Amino acid sequence: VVAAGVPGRRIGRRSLAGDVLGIAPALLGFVVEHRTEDGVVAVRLTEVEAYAGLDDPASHAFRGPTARTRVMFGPPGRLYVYFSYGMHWCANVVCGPDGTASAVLLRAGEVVRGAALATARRPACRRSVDLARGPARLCSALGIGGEHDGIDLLARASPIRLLAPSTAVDAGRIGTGPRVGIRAAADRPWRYFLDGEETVSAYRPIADRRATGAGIADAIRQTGHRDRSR
DNA sequence: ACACTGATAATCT
DNA sequence: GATTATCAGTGTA
Repeated sequence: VVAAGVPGRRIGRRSLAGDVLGIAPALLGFVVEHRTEDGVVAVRLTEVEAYAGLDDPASHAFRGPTARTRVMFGPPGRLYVYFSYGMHWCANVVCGPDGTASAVLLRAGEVVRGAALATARRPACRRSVDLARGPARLCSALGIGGEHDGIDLLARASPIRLLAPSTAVDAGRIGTGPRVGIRAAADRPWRYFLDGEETVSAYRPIADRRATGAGIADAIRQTGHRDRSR
C-alpha cells in the first residue's frame, strides 16, 4: 500500500514512446490520479494489457485511424477512452511514437486515495478490493468518461495524471497471460499483472453467445457465421 | 468460488 | 445487422 502523502514522480514523454510490450509491464505499480471538485481518487495499477495498434488484430486501431481511434495515433502520454458494451467506459495510456497507435489498457488497480469518493461512484460495489477491479470499474471509481478522451496524462496541470511509484515493483512478481474478452489474437500473452494482488481481475475468456436462448434458426445462422469467420 | 446471462449502444460491415 | 478490450445479478457448490 502506498503511504498517504507520498507524491508520485512525474515521468517524461519519451519513457512512453517505446515498445508497448516493454512499457505495459513497466506501468504496473504506477498511479493514476484524478482531481475533481469532489476530491481526489488515486489508483495503483495492478493489471494492464498491451495493444499494438496496426500490428494487432485485437486493437481498435488495427484497421487504421477512425473518429474513435484518432487519439491512439497521436503522441504518447494521452488517455484513449472508449465506450464498451453499451454502458461502460474503459481507458488506455497511449504509447509509441506520434503516428503509431499502441496503447496500454488499464485493467485493474488498488484505490490508494479517495476510497470514500470512489465508493460513492460505485454504489453497487460491496468489497473495497472490487472498487477498481476491471477496466470499466476502474474508470467508474476514478470518474473517467468520454469527456476525458485525449487528455494529456503527463502535464503538471492535467486533472488526470500518470505518476511513477517511489519504488519500482519487483519484476519477479509480474504475471502474464492472454488478454481478456477478445477473440482476435487471443493467443498473445499480452496481459500483465502483479501476481497475488487481490485487486487483479478474474480471467474470463470471451463470452460465447451461440447457445443463449436462441431459436433453431438463430443457432443455425450463428453457427454458420462462426464457420465463415474461421 | 465459479458459471451463466441479460443489459445496452457505439462502431463498423 | 453483428460484434463488442464489460458488469452485476442470479444460481449452483
